[in-house]
Amino acid sequence: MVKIELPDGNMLEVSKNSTILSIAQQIGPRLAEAAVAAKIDGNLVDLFYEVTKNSKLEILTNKSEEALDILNHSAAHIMAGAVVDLFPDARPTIGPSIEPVGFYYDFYVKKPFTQEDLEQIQKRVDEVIQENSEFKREELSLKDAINYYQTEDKNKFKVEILEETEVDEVSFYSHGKGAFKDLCRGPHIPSTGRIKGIKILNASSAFWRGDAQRESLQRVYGVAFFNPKQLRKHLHMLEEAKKRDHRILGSQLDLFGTADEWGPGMPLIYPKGTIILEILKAFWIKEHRKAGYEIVQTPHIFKELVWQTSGHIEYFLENMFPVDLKGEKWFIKPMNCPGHMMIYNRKAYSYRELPVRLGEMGTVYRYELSGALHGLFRVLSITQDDAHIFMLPDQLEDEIVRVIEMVDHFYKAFGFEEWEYFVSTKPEKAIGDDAGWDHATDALMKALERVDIKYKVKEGDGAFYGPKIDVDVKDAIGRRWQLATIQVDFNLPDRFDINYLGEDGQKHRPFVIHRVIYGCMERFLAIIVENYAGKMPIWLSPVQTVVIPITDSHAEYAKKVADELVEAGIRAEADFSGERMEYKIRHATMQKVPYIINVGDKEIEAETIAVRNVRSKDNKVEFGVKIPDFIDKVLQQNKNYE
RNA sequence: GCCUCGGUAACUCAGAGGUAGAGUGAUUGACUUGUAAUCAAUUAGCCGGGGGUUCAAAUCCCCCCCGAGGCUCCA
Repeated sequence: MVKIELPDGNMLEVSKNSTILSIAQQIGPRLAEAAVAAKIDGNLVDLFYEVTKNSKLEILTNKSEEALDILNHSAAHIMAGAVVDLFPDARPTIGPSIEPVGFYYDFYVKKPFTQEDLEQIQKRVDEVIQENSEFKREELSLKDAINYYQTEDKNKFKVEILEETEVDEVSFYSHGKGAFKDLCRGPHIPSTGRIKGIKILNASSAFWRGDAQRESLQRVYGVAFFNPKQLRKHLHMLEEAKKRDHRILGSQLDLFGTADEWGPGMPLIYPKGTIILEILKAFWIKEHRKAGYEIVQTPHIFKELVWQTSGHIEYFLENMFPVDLKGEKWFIKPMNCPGHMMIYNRKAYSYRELPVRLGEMGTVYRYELSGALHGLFRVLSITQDDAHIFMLPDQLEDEIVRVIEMVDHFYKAFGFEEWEYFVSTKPEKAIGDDAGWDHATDALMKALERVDIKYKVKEGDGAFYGPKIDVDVKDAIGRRWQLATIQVDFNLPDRFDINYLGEDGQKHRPFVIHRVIYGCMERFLAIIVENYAGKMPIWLSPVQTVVIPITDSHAEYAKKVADELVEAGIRAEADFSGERMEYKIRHATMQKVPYIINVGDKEIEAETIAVRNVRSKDNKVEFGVKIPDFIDKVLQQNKNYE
């Protein structure tokens, strides 16, 4: 007999070599039914794992955090089996589950998969799930495993994986009638039928080991769930994401676009998009002045000497746009930092004046590989809501806390509900010595800990000039976006010889942090468009109301109403086109204008307006609204960021 | 940059060797309407660019540009 400790602290005696499944049955039949895999002393194992010694046991059910991951990984195996059934020449390489949900499998194939191929794969996968066959595990010595992939199942990719492992024994999993078995650590779901909803989504290409010099593989994506309802919900989310695509909404709502042939990655912000940007900027300037920032402006282009001094020539050259002027080299700025260093250096700051906070909405240009571009999410012309804070070393924690508080304030104003913090450490290509990096990284972590913020560490993900805190924001449909970043820069201060005069009358080096909150204006604009699905809140709507006369005879009154609203500071328009009123209402609704005002004989008579609130659930029309009341309401909403 | 798929009217797309098409939009006219599309007419194009094959190319071949989904990268 062996003793099993359960998560609630209860002890259970079972006979030696009992499977997890039988233990689960012993605890309760419902648990056995819901069980997916288990953790023995913290290690993930299958349900048919046999317990040989006293252990701590946690049974993972389909409600557990790891369960969906295990399900999707198992789905990847099932798909690989299906692909090998249908295309015997295909060589499976790797097939993990992915965040936040889903899986892929990379195959080495002669011909890329077509849409029809994917449908075949889906059909075969559905059959295998119907068969509800068990997952089986087998152990092989490393030598036998390599031999298997060299002689029987000729797969050089698996051989390469095996040759890099340092264990003596590896495990294989198989399922169903076919001969397909796959090298895998496990664990897996007990049987294929546990998948109740699976969809093969799309195929694209990827390189073996992400290396462009190596073989090009076909990557097939899919997603799997424990019940069909979750799958439907997920597919709905994907549909929803497509509908929210800022590239489509941007042109439908006449906000922004690109002239790809004239300059890929160079966004054109149209008048209505610019209104939104202006509001974002006004909000930003107001909040920053309140928080003690001074706003500055620096040029877009500087001589090579600046970039030699800053280290960009050495570390960032491949991303910079060069300008050759009669043999003299200039570069368009890829970052705002040097200009801010120069502004700081215009005078000798005393320790009493620190911290000095310099902010700028600065447009920088960074050359990226063409394949990296994506709507407004990834552009070459980037307007950063940049600021540099120069401070005494012991002010660092306070300043970071202040930035974090501002980050929270901003994201709340834009209706986000959840965001996550990450600390990134030293990358391979970096300036500065290890001691400096350690010191700065430590300071970031301490600041976060001081304000009780939980964070994750991204090893080696820092900028070349310092460690950083990144903030990922979760949008309305659960996607994550990296927005704010707070970076310690302990290199530019040296390079630009940044000083302050201390109490001792001597020069000292201040700490400098570089930070953005929106991230960059282009991307932030795109994110809020997608987050709100184009239905901007009142305060951000480029057009807040359209006044529609019922017939031409009401045009004069409509004009008067619109003028009055504009005069009061509301973004109002009037629609005098030759269409019918119903058409104009539909048009304004599709343009996602929040308030649609109609005026006719009744309104003229009573000096009122009829207001349709497009944001309300039932799209209701309120008759007999007094114009001053409407003005007050909208101005109030502007003020409250509603 | 690499892989796969694309680029036809302002927009969305059909046409796959033989006269360049539809819907939406825009323009004009009629209608004067009480809450999500009134009717009619007009307008539409170096079929991404260059070269080649052919009696004939939007269509087949080659090169280039641009986009989408990935790889990589990142604010």
